[in-house]
Amino acid sequence: MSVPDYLPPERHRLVRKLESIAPLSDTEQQALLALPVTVQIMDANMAIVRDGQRSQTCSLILDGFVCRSKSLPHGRRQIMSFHTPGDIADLQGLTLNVADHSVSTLVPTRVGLIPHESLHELMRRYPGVAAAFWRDTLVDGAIFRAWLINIGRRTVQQRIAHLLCEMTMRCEAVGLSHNSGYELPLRQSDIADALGLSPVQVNRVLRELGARGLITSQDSTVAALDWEGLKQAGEFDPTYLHLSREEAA
Amino acid sequence: MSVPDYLPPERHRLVRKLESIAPLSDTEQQALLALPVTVQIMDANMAIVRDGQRSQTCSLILDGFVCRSKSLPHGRRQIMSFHTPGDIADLQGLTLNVADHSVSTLVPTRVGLIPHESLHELMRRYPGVAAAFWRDTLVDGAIFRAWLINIGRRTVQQRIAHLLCEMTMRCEAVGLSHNSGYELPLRQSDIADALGLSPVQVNRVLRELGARGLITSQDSTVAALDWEGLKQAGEFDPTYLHLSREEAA
DNA sequence: CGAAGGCTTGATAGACCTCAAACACAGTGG
DNA sequence: CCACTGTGTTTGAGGTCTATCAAGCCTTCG
Repeated sequence: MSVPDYLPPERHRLVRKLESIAPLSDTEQQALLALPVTVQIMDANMAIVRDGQRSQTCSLILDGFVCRSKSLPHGRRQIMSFHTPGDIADLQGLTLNVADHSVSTLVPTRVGLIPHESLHELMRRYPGVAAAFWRDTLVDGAIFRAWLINIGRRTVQQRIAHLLCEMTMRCEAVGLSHNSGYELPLRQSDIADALGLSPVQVNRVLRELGARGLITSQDSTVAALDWEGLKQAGEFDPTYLHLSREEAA
Repeated sequence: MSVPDYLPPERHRLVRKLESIAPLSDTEQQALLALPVTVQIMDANMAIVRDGQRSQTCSLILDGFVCRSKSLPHGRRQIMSFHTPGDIADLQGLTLNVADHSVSTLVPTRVGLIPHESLHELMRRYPGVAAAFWRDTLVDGAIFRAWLINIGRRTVQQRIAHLLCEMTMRCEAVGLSHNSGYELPLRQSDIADALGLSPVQVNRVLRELGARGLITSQDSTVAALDWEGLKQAGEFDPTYLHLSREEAA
């Protein structure tokens, strides 16, 4: 399953991602690109990290789409975040020994495994990189808080609109959008598990939003159509993403 | 409002809190205790940090009880976390310039203001302290994820039971419990805003839980009565709190 | 004593879940 | 080439849960 890695271009995505939230010097960027990475190719719906597991590596998403989730009794499931290429979905595993949730692929995905050892060494040598990782963790937390607001206090329409706005903007920030927008590879049941809803309800509201011309959804994908309309429908304010450009203001 | 600080014992709470999740050397502990702290005494229901604000200090809770929350149109509000003495409720302000939510007191509270400058200096000199803060941020994130699960996929009874279990255990971990358990100074509307419910519903389920002998609730406080029963009622598994003792295992 | 804040309780409406069945589509194997 | 299967979507019907509205109660405090 694991093949050696000959500097694939996707490794640059990590730099791009960190740069979107924190400034990095040239040497720091070079050091990040020099990290040893073992590429692992995975099918859709596979576990990268299992709830309760300990790991010796971090998983950099090179290509594909993954989520963090936790399964509960009676077949319930909660998805807590989505991650795109450039994200390290299990950065917390570097410091927190036991995983308190699972990380799994939603589509065929290539993952770059980086030894904890190498990351610790890198941070020891480059405090700026350590700061960037901390900042990434902080933004992660800010996104969780935004999701709490979303699930706790918004209507179903708002929740779905907000989720789409967030993912669209995050993809844009790291240069993933093709032409117009980004097609999220999400089944309706994935959206349901992310937003605390039933798949049936998601289906109905998805087509309501489609009828209003705000989104398209087909073949297990969703995408924003009317950005301004969607922002308004989801009460979306990107402050919480703490993107470099915004902070500079 | 601000008075000088003559080494109040509460400053030890920060060390105690960090030690509950990460080991600290003696010199690191001393350095933490030597931080310059300006004590601020606040009434209940006051803002420590306002949504959208930038700050030059971090707020260490010395005594009292605070929450992080965000207000939305139409009078809706979501509480995203509760914090007890020893917590730095706005640690993220050190790195993320604009606050994406508010921090406010729930009861009369004494806050220790620590200049960002001093904290940056401290972390530069003691990487172990920086690591502890990062770990604190990671645990913070883990707690947000647990709340997402709670709000997204649990019944009202389970949500309330889980919240109580978490707060009780967190208070115990930093030595806040008086004899048996800890009385949380929460109004029913606070619980509602934390769990995405209406105050009416919280009231009804609170007395259901009381009738089952699991909790007591009176005078704007709630407390666990039957720990084992409550754990079971809330599907509570403390792994996500990543307390030092558990991790060592 | 009156006012304010918080708790309690009842009635009602609407949102959302669950169950169930049909549909669409892609991939597979005879 | 076509049934067959699996996965995901769509739609309807019914019932439950929870929000909302409204009123009364209790305690504290000025």
